Amino acid sequence: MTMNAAGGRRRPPTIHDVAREAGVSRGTVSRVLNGGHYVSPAAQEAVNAAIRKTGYVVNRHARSLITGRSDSIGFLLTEPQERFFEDPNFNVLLRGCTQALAAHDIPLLLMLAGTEDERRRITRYITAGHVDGVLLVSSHSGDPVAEQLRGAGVPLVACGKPIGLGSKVSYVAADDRDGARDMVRHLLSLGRRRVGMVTGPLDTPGGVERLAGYKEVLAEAGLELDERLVVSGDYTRASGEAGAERLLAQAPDMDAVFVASDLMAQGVLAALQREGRRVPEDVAVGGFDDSPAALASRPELTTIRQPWDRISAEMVRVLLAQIGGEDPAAVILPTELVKREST
Amino acid sequence: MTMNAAGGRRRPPTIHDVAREAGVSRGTVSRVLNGGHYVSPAAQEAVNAAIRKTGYVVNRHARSLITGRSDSIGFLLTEPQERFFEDPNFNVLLRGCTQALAAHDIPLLLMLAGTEDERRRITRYITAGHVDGVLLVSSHSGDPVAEQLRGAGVPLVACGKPIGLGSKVSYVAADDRDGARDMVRHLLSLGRRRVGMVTGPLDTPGGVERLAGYKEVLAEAGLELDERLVVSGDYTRASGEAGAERLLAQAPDMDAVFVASDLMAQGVLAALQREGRRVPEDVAVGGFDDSPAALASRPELTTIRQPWDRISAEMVRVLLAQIGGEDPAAVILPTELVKREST
DNA sequence: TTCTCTACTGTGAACGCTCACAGAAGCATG
DNA sequence: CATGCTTCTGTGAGCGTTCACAGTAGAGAA
Repeated sequence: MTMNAAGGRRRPPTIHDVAREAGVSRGTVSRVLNGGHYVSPAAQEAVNAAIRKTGYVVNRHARSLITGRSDSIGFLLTEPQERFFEDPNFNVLLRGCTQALAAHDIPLLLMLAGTEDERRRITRYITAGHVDGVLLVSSHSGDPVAEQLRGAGVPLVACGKPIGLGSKVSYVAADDRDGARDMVRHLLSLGRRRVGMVTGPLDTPGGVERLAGYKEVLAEAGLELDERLVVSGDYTRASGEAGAERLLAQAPDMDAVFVASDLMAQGVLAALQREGRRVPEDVAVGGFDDSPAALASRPELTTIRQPWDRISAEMVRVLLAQIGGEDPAAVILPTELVKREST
Repeated sequence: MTMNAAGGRRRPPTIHDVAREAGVSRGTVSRVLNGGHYVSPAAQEAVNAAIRKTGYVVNRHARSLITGRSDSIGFLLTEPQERFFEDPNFNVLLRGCTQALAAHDIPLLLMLAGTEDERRRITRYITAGHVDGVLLVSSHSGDPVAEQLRGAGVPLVACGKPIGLGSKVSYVAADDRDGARDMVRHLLSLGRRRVGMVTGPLDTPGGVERLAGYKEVLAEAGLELDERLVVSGDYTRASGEAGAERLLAQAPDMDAVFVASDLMAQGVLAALQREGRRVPEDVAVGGFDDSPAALASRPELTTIRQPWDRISAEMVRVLLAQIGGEDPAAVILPTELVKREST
């Protein structure tokens, strides 16, 4: 522990100082730092002691200069900003990725691309090699940033299956269709027969898949698809509220509703309560995500849990593998029905 | 525009390539890159053309190696993770800081310190000089990370006035006391006389100041402070809900309540509605923050706007100034009363 | 002319690390 | 004994910049 006087930062120790302290050469210290292969136990020990004594920390810039790697990765969000502000799922994902990367001692650079200008700046930054890879959150199809990055050969893993990109892009996603099936089956098992749905945006795979699951289960139960029972939203709370109003107007006899995200489900609950419907007595409500919003709702939301911790961990794992030279991979993770008060 | 075959990344152009292309020396290119002083217009032009032609982007690692700066800054959050997940204010702040830094071409490294282990790792990372400065979000007093960083001479600017750190730490904050005064005056102006308060945590300056403003205005209106009308929360939604229940039990005649954060106010609204109180007819509710949560509430919350965009911009400005050698500074920004449906 | 001053330009030497290579030592094999 | 192999170690080169310094050219003053 070295104390600094008056807040001044002193020149930090270099690998050279450690080598001198340990009585070995720079090369040996470097080998210890990078895994310790081909180093005698004695040297190993001496170097580690010297590192502790000097408080040495590797200079990442010097390392990067020669290795060509930056040992940092970018977390790129190309979603519209209002969703970033309102949807706690991003925070859960962001934290998960940060932690998973921290275990590899890799810092996460946050990149928010809202405007066209920001997109350009960020694309330029990434393709310049300032990060080794990118964790991408962009549910909408045909994201130009993603295509550019992919074209430039930047390792990339998306959260959720990207539409319109070649098959050569990695992604990690929950099993949306299966989750939707579980939820709708659950609603039917409660005896509900007029089950509505507020879908997500239908230019996203999640939106499409969850709707597909809903339709499948209705068909398998021998129920006819009533178009008045289906409206679409955009994952915002407000769109859930508007969607519920539309549903109630089109199909006043609705006795359950499957909402494609918890945030929209919050809006649905608010609209139902305003219209005097009791939840779950009059209308059962099922959400999707198991985001913190589900627990914050009154009544607490029955929902489909996306395994966020596993999703972020897998995203990082797949990305690092790809940086290491492996081929792109797709990972689909199972979901789980979480029963709470709203059904 | 260079096209890459088969996704392979080719060796990027260096300053040397640019120099050769422009017919000048490395030094001249470097000067153009760093402000263009002492460079003839002709050379300037030639270099810029060469940069465009080659698609050159500076190698930040090489630059950092010699300048000793990393040209990146850290955004450090030492709040408990549940608040990060649930409070949209963080996202607003995070986005604001990211954008303000982007204007200076400085990437933001996200650092989340939840566990003791993470704290140590992050402290080590920062003090090793891997970032030039830190934007700190840590409302609680006596944060050991902050003290360590300050002791190590790391440029630091906090969001909100830190308690217990020496006066030599920069911070940017909204005028909490004045905002609280405005809100309570507003509630009194509506004719309410039994005005309760749900405070923030009282080991934070924001929590203390907002309570102080409340007390001041009661005193100036000649109202006696009734301790049954004051309960404290921790900024979470759940604590707002619990607080409101306690208030209603202790002081059933309460006709208004000032809640120290919008998120807690959401909880208060839920509790009031459950207890059958109409808002604002029976009880007027005022929040604090003007976070996205205020607009998402039903009814929409009257609240005190914290100028988040200015706060983040000032944090970045003060931090960069400090990195540039200036003394620590404190910035207090004015708040604004935003009237909506809940009062 | 000669000197000085200003505006500009080029060059070598770092920055701290990794990597390739050469070499040394120890030990078994031919 | 020479030869090979394995394990370990030191050394020089170089990654792509910036910085200090030296040097050049042109303008103006003595």
